[in-house]
Parts: sequence; C-alpha cells; structure tokens
Amino acid sequence: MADQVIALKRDSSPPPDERNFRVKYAEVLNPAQLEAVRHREGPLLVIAGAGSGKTRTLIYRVARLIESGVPPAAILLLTFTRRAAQEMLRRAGHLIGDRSQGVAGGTFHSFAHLALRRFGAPIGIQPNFTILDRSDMEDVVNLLRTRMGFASREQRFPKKRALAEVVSMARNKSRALEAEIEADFPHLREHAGDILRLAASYEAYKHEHALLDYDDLLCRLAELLRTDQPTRHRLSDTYRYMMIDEYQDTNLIQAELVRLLAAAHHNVMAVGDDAQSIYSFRGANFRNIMEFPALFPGTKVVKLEENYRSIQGILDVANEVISLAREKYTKVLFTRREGGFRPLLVRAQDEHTQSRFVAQRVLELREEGVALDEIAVLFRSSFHSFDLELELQRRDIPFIKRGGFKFIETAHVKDLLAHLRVVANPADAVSWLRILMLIRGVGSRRAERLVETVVDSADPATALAAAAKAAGKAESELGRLSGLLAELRASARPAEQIAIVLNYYLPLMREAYPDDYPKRERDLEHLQAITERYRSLESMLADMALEPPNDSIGDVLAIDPDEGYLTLSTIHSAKGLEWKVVFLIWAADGRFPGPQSASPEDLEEERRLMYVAGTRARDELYISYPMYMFDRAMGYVMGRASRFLEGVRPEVLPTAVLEEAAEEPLDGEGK
DNA sequence: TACAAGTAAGTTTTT
DNA sequence: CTTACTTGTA
Repeated sequence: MADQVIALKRDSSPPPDERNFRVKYAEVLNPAQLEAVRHREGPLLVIAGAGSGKTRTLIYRVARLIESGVPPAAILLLTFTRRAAQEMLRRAGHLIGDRSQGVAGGTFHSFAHLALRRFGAPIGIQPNFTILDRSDMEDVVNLLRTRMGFASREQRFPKKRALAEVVSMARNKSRALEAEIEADFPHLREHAGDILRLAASYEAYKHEHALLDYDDLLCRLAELLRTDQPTRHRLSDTYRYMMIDEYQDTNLIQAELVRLLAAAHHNVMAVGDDAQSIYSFRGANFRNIMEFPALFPGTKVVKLEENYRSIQGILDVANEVISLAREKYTKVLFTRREGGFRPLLVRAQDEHTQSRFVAQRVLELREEGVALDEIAVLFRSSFHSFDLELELQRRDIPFIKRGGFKFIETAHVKDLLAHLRVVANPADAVSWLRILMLIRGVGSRRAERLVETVVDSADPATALAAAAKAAGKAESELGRLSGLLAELRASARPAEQIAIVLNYYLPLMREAYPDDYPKRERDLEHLQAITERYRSLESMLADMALEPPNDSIGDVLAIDPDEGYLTLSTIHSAKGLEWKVVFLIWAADGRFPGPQSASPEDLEEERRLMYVAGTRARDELYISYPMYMFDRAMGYVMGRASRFLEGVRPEVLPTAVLEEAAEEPLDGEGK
C-alpha cells in the first residue's frame, strides 16, 4: 500500500493489521456494526432493523475485506436490485478508492444469467439463450394454450396470466405443480391435469427454442451447481466471500444457490430483517432468514437494533404497527434522535382532497427548504397514485414514479426489441411470432407456419425471403423484414441496430397506434439513448429483461429540474430507501390491505408492508386516506383507516380531519 | 380458411 | 386500459 496511514488514536489495542487501514472502523461504527464488519471467516447472519445501518455495515465490510488483502474479485455482493449493488460499491469506493469496482455485484438473477451463459453447456444451455420476462412467458403459455385446444372449449379454462402465475409460483416455492394448485389455487383444481400437461409443453418449448424464464435462471443454475462439480468448484473458488442483502426476501432456491456457491468456504454474510419480509408472492418466506443458521452450522448472529434514520415519533408508530403482528419479531427499534414531530393520520374528504393535500404540503415543504428529492409518496398499488399524478402535473411539480408499469413492457418497446432478439437468438420463436404478426396480412396462423420454417434454418433472412414467395399479398412486406434482418446482422453496435429497426418499424407503429404514436416515438428515442452505452447486443437484451429502466419520467417534463424530483413509489419499490419526508396515501381498508389479501398470512405480510412504509421516513410521516372512496361494485362507500392503524394509540398517531382549502376551486381542470 | 374488428370482462406487489 | 373470445368479411 502506497499511502502511509495514521494510526488510530484510540487507546484500545486494535489488532495489529488494523493500524494500516485507511478507514477507522472502530470510530465510525457502533459495537454491533463493528462486530459484523470485523468478521472475516465463516457464516455470519446480521439481523438488521429498519434504518439500523445495514447498508453501511455491508459497505464497511467490503472495504475492510479489501483493506485486509482480499482481492476485490473474490467478493460477491448479491442484492435485491443491481442499482443497490452499484450504489453500495460506489460508497465503498469513497472509503477505499476504486478497488471496490472490482467487486462482483448484482441480483441473484443477473448473476445466474452470467454464470449460465458462460458455464451452462454441461446441462445443455446454449450461450445465446433469450431471457423471457413475465409477459413473454405469458405469450408462450398463451400460444400453447391455444395450440393445445384449451382456448375455445366450453369449459372455462384459466387465462394465460393465471396459468403463468401458478407455474411460476410452484417453482418459486419449490413445490410440485400439483401441490401448488392444491395449496394456493384450489379453485383451479378441476383443471389440474390440463395445467400439468400445459406446463410440460411449456418446458419443452423453452428447451427447444433456447428460452429461459426468470425462474429458470435460478433453478437451472442450481441444477448446474448440483450436477457439475467442476463448475461448482470453479465458482465457489472464485467468490470466496459472499454477502447477501435483504435475505428475508429470498426463497428456497436462492438459499440453495447460496449453499452451493459457498460449499468450499462457508464465508457467507447474510443481512436482513424478518419484520420486513414482503415478497412472499415471489416464494420468499421470512422463515428462511431464521433458518440460515441451520443451513450453515456455526453461524455467528449479530443484531442491529439502534435506528439512525427516524425520529422517535415515527418509530413509535412503526413499532406499534408491528407489535400487533401475530408472529413476534426479533427486535424493537430505538433511536437517540429526538424531535417534536408527531406523525399524522390525515383523513381527507375524498381521493382528490387527499391528492391536493399532498401536493400542497409538498409545496409548503419546498418553501421551507426541503428539496423535492427528499420527499416521497408511497402507496400499496401503483394505480393508487393516478389521481395524485394528475394533480402534480397540474401544479407543475416534477416527479418520477417507481414501480408499477414499466415502459419496457409496452407493446411498442417489446416490438422493437423483438426484432433484435431474433438476431441474437434465431430460435427465439416468441419474438419471431411477434414481429411477423406486425405485418399486414399475417395473422397467428401464418406466423406460426413461417416460424417453423425459419427457426431451424441456418440463415433466417434467406429462409424468410424464400417462404415469403408463397405468402400472397404479404410477400413484399416479408421481403422487407428479411432485408432488415440481413442488415441487422451486418451491424455490430446495439444503438445503431436500434436505429435500423426504427427505420423499419416506425411506419408500422404509426399505423397500429394512430392515436398516440408521438408519445410512443419518444419512448423509443429514449430507449435508443439508453442503449448507447452497450457494446454487445446480448448484454443489452439481458439488461432489458433483468434490470429494465423503470424510472419512467413523467412525460410532461422534458427538462431536468435543478431541485430534483418528487418520488412516487410503490412500497415494494421503496424497499431499502429513505426520505426526509414520507407520505403514505390510501391507507384505507380495502386498498391497504386490498381485497385480495384474504388469508391470515397475506394479512401479516400486508402489516409488514405497512411497517416498511412507515420506516422509510426520517423526519416527517403523513398517513392519509379518503373518507369516501369509490368502489366498483358499490359506488361511493365510507372509507375506514387501514386496520393496521387501528391498534396504534392516538397519542402516537393523532388524526387530523382535512378542511377544504379555501384558495383552491374544488373542481380543477383535472380529469 | 384466415384475418380484422368489435364487444365484454378482469385488475397487487417484482426479478 | 388491457385481454379474450365471438362475429363479420375477404
């Protein structure tokens, strides 16, 4: 190490090597954090309450490992989003410089993707496989559903969405499909036999066309590691120090992946909070984190209970919400942050009054000097913010929305990418169908036949041109498509390839969407800009499937405001984040929890979700709900506060009834 | 036979 | 608002 470092001032005798460390760990971490950061070999479980410095602990441990001489490339940091991994490595970089960039980091899915591309051959995985996102999966399921004759029979057969749901859930819970139907979808029991047959064809179809869905990425990596010893050893030797964030939201397959990857060394640090487990719909079970010590005997457990984020008033609400849970959790948060502010339960007249309250308070906060990017509005379901979005637009308050619909899933973006996907993987029948059906005169029937001839040929463009001869009036269009594909194969830069597709696709799009094609064009330009940084088509397509750009900036706003954006987010997408001021809207029974939360387990998870929402706030927390809300079945009904707030004492969460603001006309130009 | 248009129903959360 | 299935047209 080139830099001479000043020795620690503290009298306590640090381990000898600590003297040379640039970071003074003992001075900036609390005892529990320090214990976790100093841990070096063997399994470690950190139970970290909300705001207890969990991320900080991970970052400092990365830094300390590297300072202790561990090569960065031997560290694997698995997080819930890649963004989280990048952010952590960036912060670690502030501590120890750019050595942190050598750390391998990402999500389980992105890690599995890379591993399978490079080492998947022993279990029959082609390196150019295509990743199916959820809607691609549904497309395939739907195709098979029709092909197998389940579409137009008298008996009602489940829709593609439900089918994809069951199939995926079974895998995420590591259950046989039959058992999954019995357990979570008993109403589909009568179709169990057909669903099983459909699922089998789905597996065969994916295999035949080099397609892997999200679940395959995890399951097949587990398969690879189980069955192929050289690969297991290779990966386990490469990543000698593993760190896993948000462990409470992992499922059994992910736990198995961890076990297999760590087989050679058991150097695993898992970090999580059982009270913040909110992904059971993805097969996660908060008990997994409790069973970590059983998976790795000899696990050291460290608890972080001091909260550095929120003032006590906010923690009081969160603690009371979670204390009424049926399962008891492992810790109670406390803070030394004093502050007079009490969170407020705001009862609004109706949804629009709620929106205007939020908008107005946001403007007041801005007057008080709180930047917009220090404020967030959270909600249970992404459509809950629709009315608020209109109100914010009306008042020129810039915002970004996280979670919910992604622009990557809109038809025009999928169309565009499908043209590139067939170039990367000519066997990708889903994408072939998609781009063929865009052509006038080609419907599902003809498209399927064309796919059959094209998929197995060595030169798809030529095969397509040959097949087009028999296609009647669609011939010339198919010829153009063939030309396009040839042109795409000749180009190497993704952004350039997108430009080539745009040239072909934009006219088709204008015809297909005469109402709003300008907006869609802007989306595609945005996409082109995003893809400018990619050098390989494969990596670009993989990123689009695994880490899609989902911050859809409100399309009204063309320019970046200096003061940043107000954040609108689902609670799920707000996980791990924090803001100075948080609004939680639609905290009403019937919305949060929603009507689909029926079982006690579902409700417990909703309660944890409420806990997550509340603990995102540092200084101010406003929870609101409308007194009258519209119900599709019953018209306007009286709204009640969420049941999770009922047990919270009024001293801890006082209620304010919202008076109509006088300066504002009731009927704005919204709607 | 194959495609396009029209009508009717269902809707969380995410990799 | 999207998706599914029926009916209408070439």
